[in-house]
Amino acid sequence: MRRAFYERPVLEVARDLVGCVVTHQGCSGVIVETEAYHDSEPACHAFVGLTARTRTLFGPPGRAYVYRSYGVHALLNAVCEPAGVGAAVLIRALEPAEGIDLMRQRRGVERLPRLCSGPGNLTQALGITLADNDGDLARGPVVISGRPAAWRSVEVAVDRRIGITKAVELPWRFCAAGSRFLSRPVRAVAAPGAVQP
DNA sequence: CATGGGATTGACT
DNA sequence: GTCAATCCCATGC
Repeated sequence: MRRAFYERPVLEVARDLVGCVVTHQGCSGVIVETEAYHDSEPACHAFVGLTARTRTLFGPPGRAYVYRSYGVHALLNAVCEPAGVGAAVLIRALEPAEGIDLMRQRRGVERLPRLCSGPGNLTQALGITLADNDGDLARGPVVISGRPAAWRSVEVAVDRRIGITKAVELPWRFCAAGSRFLSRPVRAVAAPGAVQP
C-alpha cells in the first residue's frame, strides 16, 4: 500500500485496512481487527506531544510504529495522516494465511483462531519486534498489501476500543463482521456519524 | 535520578 | 473473575 493510502483520516484508514494483508519474512495474515488512535484524544500515545517515543507517530504516514506494551509485548501500528499529525492504526488480529507452521512454533499454540488473535499475539507469530519500528510498510521488512479478491467487499463492524482507560467511549474499533479470528467478539454495531477526531 | 503506569497475555481461582 | 510478568518512557523532584 502506498503512502497516499495512509495520508488520510485515521478512521478511514482503520476501516479500509480490514481485509488487507500483513506480511513479515514469509508469514502473513489478513487483518480482521483494527483500532484508530489520534493525538486529539488521551488514549493515543501522541496525546502528550512530540517526544522520543512518539517521533514515529508524528512522522510520515505509511511507516510502522512498533512499541512495547506492559514490558512484554510488541504492538504493531500503521502511522496515518500527514506528517506532523500523531495518528496510527493498531493492528489487533489477523486471520493466518502463510507460514502457519512457523507461527505455531513461535506461539506454542496449535489452534488457528488463537494464533494471531490479539495485538501481542500477532507480532509474536509473525516475528515482528521493536527493531521494525519506523520501517516503511510498502517496502518492508513488515509489509501491508491490499485486499485479496475474496476480501474486496468485507463487511466491517464497529465497536469501542479494548484495554484502554481513557476515551473509552469512542467507537474506533473495526472488525471483519463474523470473523472467528478476533481478539474479542464485537459488542456494538456501526453507528453512522460516529465522533470524528 | 526515582517512580509509576500502560493500546496485553496466560495462568490460576 | 483476579493477577503477575517485565520494560520503556513521561513526569517530577
